[in-house]
Amino acid sequence: MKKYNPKEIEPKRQKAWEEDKTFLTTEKMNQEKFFALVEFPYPSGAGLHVGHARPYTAMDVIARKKRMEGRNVLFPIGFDAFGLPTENYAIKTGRPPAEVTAENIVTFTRQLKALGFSFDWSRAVDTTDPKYYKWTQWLFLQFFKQGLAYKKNQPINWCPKDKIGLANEEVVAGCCERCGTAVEKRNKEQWMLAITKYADSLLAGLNEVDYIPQARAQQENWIGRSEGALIRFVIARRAGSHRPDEAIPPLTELPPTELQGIASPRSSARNDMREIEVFTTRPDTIFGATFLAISAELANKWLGIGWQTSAEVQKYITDTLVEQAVNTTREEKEKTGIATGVKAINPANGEEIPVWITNYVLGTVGTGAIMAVPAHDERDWEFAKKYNLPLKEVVLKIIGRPLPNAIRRDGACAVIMKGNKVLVLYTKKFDFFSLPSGGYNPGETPTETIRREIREETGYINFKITDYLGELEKNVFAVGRNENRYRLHKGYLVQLLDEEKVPLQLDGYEDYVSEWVTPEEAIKKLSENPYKYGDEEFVRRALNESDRCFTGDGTAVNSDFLDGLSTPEAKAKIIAWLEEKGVGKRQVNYKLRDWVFSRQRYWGEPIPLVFCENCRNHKYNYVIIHGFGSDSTQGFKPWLKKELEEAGHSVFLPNLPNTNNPSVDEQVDYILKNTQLNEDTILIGHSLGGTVLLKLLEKISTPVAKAVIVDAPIAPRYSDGDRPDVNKSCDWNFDFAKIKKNSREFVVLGDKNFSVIPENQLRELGQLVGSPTRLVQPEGAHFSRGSTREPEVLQAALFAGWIPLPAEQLPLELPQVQKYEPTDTGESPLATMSEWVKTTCPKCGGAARRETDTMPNWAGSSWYWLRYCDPKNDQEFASQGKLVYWLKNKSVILNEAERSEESLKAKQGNDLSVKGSFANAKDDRCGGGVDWYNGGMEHTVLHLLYSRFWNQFLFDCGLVPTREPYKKRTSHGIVLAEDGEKMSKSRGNVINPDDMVDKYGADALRTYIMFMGPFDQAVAWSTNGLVGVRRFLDRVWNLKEHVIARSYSDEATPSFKELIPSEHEGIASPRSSARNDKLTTLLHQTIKKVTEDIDGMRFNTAISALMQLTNEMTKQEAVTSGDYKILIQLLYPFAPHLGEEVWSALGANVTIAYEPWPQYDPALAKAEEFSLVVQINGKVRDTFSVSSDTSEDEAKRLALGSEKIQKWLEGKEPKKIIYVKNKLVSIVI
RNA sequence: GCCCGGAUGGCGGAAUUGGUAGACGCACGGGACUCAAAAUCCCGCGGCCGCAAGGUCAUGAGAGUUCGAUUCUCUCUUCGGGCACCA
Repeated sequence: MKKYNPKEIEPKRQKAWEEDKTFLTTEKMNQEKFFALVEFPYPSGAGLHVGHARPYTAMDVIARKKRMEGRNVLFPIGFDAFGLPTENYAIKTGRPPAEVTAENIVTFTRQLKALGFSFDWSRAVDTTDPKYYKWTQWLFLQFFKQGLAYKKNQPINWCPKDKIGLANEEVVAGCCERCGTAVEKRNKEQWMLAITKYADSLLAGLNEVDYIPQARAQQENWIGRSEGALIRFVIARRAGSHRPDEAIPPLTELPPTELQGIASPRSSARNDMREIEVFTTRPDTIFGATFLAISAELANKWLGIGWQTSAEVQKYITDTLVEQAVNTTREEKEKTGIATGVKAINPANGEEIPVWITNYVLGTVGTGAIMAVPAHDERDWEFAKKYNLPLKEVVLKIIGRPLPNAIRRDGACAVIMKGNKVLVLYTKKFDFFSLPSGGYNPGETPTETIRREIREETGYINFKITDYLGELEKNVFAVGRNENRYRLHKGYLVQLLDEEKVPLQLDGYEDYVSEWVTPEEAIKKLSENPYKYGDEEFVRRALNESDRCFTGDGTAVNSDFLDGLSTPEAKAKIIAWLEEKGVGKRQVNYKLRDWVFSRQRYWGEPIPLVFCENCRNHKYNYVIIHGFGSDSTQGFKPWLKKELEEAGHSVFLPNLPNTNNPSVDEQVDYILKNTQLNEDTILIGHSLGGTVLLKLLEKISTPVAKAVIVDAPIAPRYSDGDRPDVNKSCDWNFDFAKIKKNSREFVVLGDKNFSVIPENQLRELGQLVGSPTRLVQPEGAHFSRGSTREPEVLQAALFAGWIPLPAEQLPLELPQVQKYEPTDTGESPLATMSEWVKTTCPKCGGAARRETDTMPNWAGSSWYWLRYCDPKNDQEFASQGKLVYWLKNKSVILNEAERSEESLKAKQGNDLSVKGSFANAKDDRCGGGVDWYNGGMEHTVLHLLYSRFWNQFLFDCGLVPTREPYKKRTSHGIVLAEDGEKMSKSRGNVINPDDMVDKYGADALRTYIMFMGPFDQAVAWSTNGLVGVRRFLDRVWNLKEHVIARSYSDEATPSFKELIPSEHEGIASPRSSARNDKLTTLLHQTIKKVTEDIDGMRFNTAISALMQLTNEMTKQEAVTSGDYKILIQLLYPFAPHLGEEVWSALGANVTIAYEPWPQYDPALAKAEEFSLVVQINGKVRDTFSVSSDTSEDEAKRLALGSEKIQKWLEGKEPKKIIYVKNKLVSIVI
C-alpha cells in the first residue's frame, strides 16, 4: 500500500490543472454563472501569510462546490500592488518599486499556487500595470467630468523632520511613525471625490444587498445619517457693538457638501442682520435652549470679522485653536468656553440667550454652532454645570411602558425628610412601598394637594415644602382602583418640623403604615414597587443624585405649542413651524466626509489632468436663459451673473418675451437677435430656458463652447402637475443629432428630488446629449423656489483650468525618477521631473503643467472586480456584454448581434464621452453584482464603501449593469498566533504557509484552516490541530484499501472505467443491496450536512461530519467504491489534490472538478430508529431506542412502562405527560 | 461613553422553532502490535459521591419564565471589535 504523500501528489496535481486549463473560465451563455470574489492581496515583501489562506480557502471551497453543482464559476485573483511599504522600501534602497513589486508578485503567485486554489490565473490583474491603471485613470476622469472630483484645501499630516506628508496610519499617537517627531497639520490643495453626494444612495443600497450584519452596521455608522433641523438664531446686537461702516462678510462658507442646501441668510433685506445657524437633531428641545455654543474655529465666521470683542475672548480663541492644532490625541478634553457678550434671539420664544465660544463644539461638524439645551444633552449639561448656566427642562421622561386604556390623573408627590431619613409608606394589603401622593381635587393647586395628602396619609401636620423636584410622567397601575393610569407627577421636597400628628384619613383600599428609612433603602424599596414605579426618581432628585439631564424621548413641557406632544410629534411640529416662519428647515446631516483622493507620493496612479493657465483665464460670453414665468431678477440668476462678471466674463441675461405665456421659438429668436453666439459662448438654460437652449442649438451653425442645462423639460410631463402654458410653448420635437454637434460640451443638472422634472425625463435628456445627468441637491427646489445662489450651476459653468487627458493619451505612465522621497515642499517626487510636468494643453494646445499628485491606494481596488470580467480588453475597462454576463442576477443571455452592439456602444464610451448601454437601467435591471464577496472586517468601512461608491456612480453613468457591486458580503475572523496574540514579525510568532505545506501538505493546511473554528471568529493557530487533520487525511487515503468492487451508484458515474483494486476481490462480500443500514443513513446525513454547512460557511462542522463518516467507514469490514467516492467528493473542496489523486486511482479518467455534487435521499437520511428520552420533572431518567414510526400513545405507553420510570414514579399518578415527536416524553409528577 | 459580537471540559470547539450538554479534533492516561521506538489500531477522559449500578452539581455571575433553559427575558461581570465632544 502506498502511503499518502502530499509532497508528491500536490505538485503533480497543480501541474495537471495548469496544463489542462482546468479552471480557466469563459462566458458560457447557456450556463448559469457564479462570481466568487476574494480581496486581492497586497504583494508585500514578507510573502503570503496564513491569514490569507483562511478567506482564500473558504471561497475556494465554495467555488469548487459551485462548479460541481453545475455553475460557471468565475473565481479570479490579482494584486493590489500600489502601496506604502513598497514605496518606503524604494526610498530606503533606491530600487524602483515596479521592480520590487514584480518580484513580490512572483513569490505570491508561487505561494498561492502551492495552496491549490482554483483561481483563473489567466485573469490575474495587477493594479500597477499601466494596462490596468489606464482604466483606473479613465474612470477617475469620469468622476472629474461629472463634477464629482474637485480640488480643495485640506489639512494633511506633515512631518517637519522628514518633510513628508503622512497617511493617517503612519501617524502613531500624534507622532511620525518613523522618526517620532510630532506631526503638524498643513494645508494642501487636494483632489477630492464627492462621495457625500452618494451618502443617501450608499445607505439605501444596503437594503438591496446581503451583508453580514456587522458590515452593514459599520457602513451605516460611518455614513452617520442624522435627521434634524437647521435653525437660525438672529443676533441681537446692543448699540455700539458693531461699527456701521463695517462690511459684513458672507456667512455660510462651508462647502456645499457639508451644508447641503442651507438657505443663506444674506438676502438683501436682511443685510443688517447677523444670524447664527445651528444644526440639531433635537429641534423639539428648542424651548430649552439656554445658550448658543460656537466653535472657536468658526467664531469669526458666525459673529463676523471685527465684531467688538475683548482681548480676553480673542486670547481664548487663539489658545483654543493652538491647543486643537497641537493636541491630536483622541482623549476627551475638559470643556472650556468663554461668554462673548453677544446675545442671540431664540426664534421659538423670542428669548435672548448668550452666545459662548467653546472647545467642545467642533468646526467640522454640522454648522460649527449649536443651540445648547443643558437639560437634555449631556455635553451641554456638563458645560452648563461648570459655568453655572441655567437649565430648562422641556422634555419629561416617561416612566413605565404605556398601558392600555390608561386614564389621565395628574397629581403631586412628596419626599418627606427628617434629618437624613426619608418617609415611605408601606401597604400590607398590596405589599409595596410608595411615597405620599395623590391626585388634584377640583380647584386645588399642586402644593395644596400635597399638603392635604401628607396630612391624610401620614398624619403629620407641621412641615414645610422646601424644594420643587420637577415633574415626571408615569404609566402606572393603580392597584386600589384597579385601573391603568397615565399621570404627570409634580414632586416636592418636604422637611418635617415636628412629630405632631392627626389621625390618618385613608380611603377604603389604603392601609398605609409610615416608615422612616435611609434614602438608599427608600430608593431600593420604591424601585421594587411593581405598580407605582418611578417614585424613587424623586428621592434621587431630593438627594441631588439624579443629574436631571434626560436625553431620551419623552413628552414636551414648558414648550408652548409643543406641550404634551411626544418627542417625534414635537419634532415634526416644530420643524413645520420653523419652516413656515422661515427661520429653519428640516435637514439631514452626515458624518461621511468627501474622500481625499490625492497623495503626494510616487507609487500610485498619476492623476491624468493638466493645468492650463490659458484655458483658466480664457474669457467667455455667457448667455443665461431663465425659465417659465420668471425673469432676469429671479432666483439664482442675478447672483450667477455677478459671480461670472467678477471672474471677468461677459454675461447676457435677458428678460425673455411673454414669460407667462411663452413661445420657445419666439424666445430663441429673441436671443439670436440680441446677442452673438460663437465658439466662446457658454449657454446656461434653467427649466424652460433649458428647452430654449436646446432649440437654440438646433438653429445655429457654429458650435458653442458649452451648454449647461439645468432641470429642463424635453416633454410636457412634470412631477408637480400639469402646465398648460408650458405644454403649448413648444413642439417638443428635437433634432438631437444637430444639437449635439452644436456644443462642444454638455452638462445636464437635475434636482435629485425630481420636484418638477421627473427622473426618467432627466436621465433621458442626459443620454440624448451624451452627458449623464448630474443629480444635485439644489438650494431651492427645482433650482428656483427660494434659491438665491446655486454653487453647483456656477461650478458647472466655469472652466477651472484643469483639463483631462484625452483617452488616447492614457495611460499616463509613472515616469522613472531619481529619488522616491516626497519633496521638501510636500509635493510628490513627480514634481521634480520638470520635463514630465511641462506639457501642452489638450484643449488649447498652449503650455500647461501636469498634476503631480497620485491617487490613493484605494483607487485600484475600487473597481477591480469589474476588470476580472474582461481583464485583457484594451478598448474598454470591460466589455458591456461580459459585465452583464458576470454581474446580472440571472445571466442575461445576449445573442451575437446584441453583444456586438453592446460592445460597439461601449467603445464609443472610450472617447471620454460616457455613453454606456445601461443609462436607462430601471430598477428591475439593477439587481445583481458579484455573487459572493468575502473579505476582512478591516475593509468593511473604507474599501467596501469606496468601491460601492464607484460602482453606483458608474451605474448612474450607464457603464455597469448593477447599482450595487456585491450581492453578498461575508467576513472571516483573523488567524492569531499559537499564543493567542496577533502574528507579527517582531513577536516572532508568524506561521509561514510554505513551511506548513512542506511538512504537512497543502490539503492538510487547507482542511485544518477550515476546521480550526467558526469561520467568522478569530481563532488561534495550533500546529497540533494541523497534525490531527493530517491524520484524518491519512485515514481517508488508507480507506482506499478498504474499497470493494461493485457499487450501487457506479453506473451513475460514467467517467469511471474500472474500479476496484483486484487484490480485494473475493475477500469481502459486497455489501447488502438493501441499502438501508446505518452507514447508508449516515452517508446521506453527511451529504446533507456538508452541503448545507459549506453554503453557510460552517466549514468546521462540515469537516467534523466527514471525520465521523470516515470513522464509521473505517470500522466497516469493507466499503463500496460508491460510498467511498461520495466521501471523496464531499472532501474534495477542502482537499482537492487528494481528491483528484484518489479519484483517478479509483479509475476516473477526467478531473473530479466538474463531477456532479452528491445528492442525498431524504428518505435514506432519516434514521430507522431514534433514542426516546424519558424525563421526569425535566430530568432525564431513562432513554431507549424505538422505531421512528412510533406513535404518541405508544411512546407514552413505553415510557410509563419502563422499569426505571416506574421506580421514580413510586406509584404516583403523573399530573401531565408532554410528548415531543421523535424526541422525548416528559412526565410531570 | 455609545453601537455590535462573544463567554461551554486541560485546549480549539459541537449542540437554538427551548427537549439526552460536551459531537469532532487536540492534549492526556491505559492497552494492542514491536526486540525496541515511531507510525497505526483499541479503550478511557467535566467536577463530586460510589467497587459498581447509579446519583448529584455543572454552559461567565445572579434572578425570572417553563414540565424542561447553553438556547427566551431582566440585571451584572468580563473579553474582543467598531465609533467616539457627530450636536
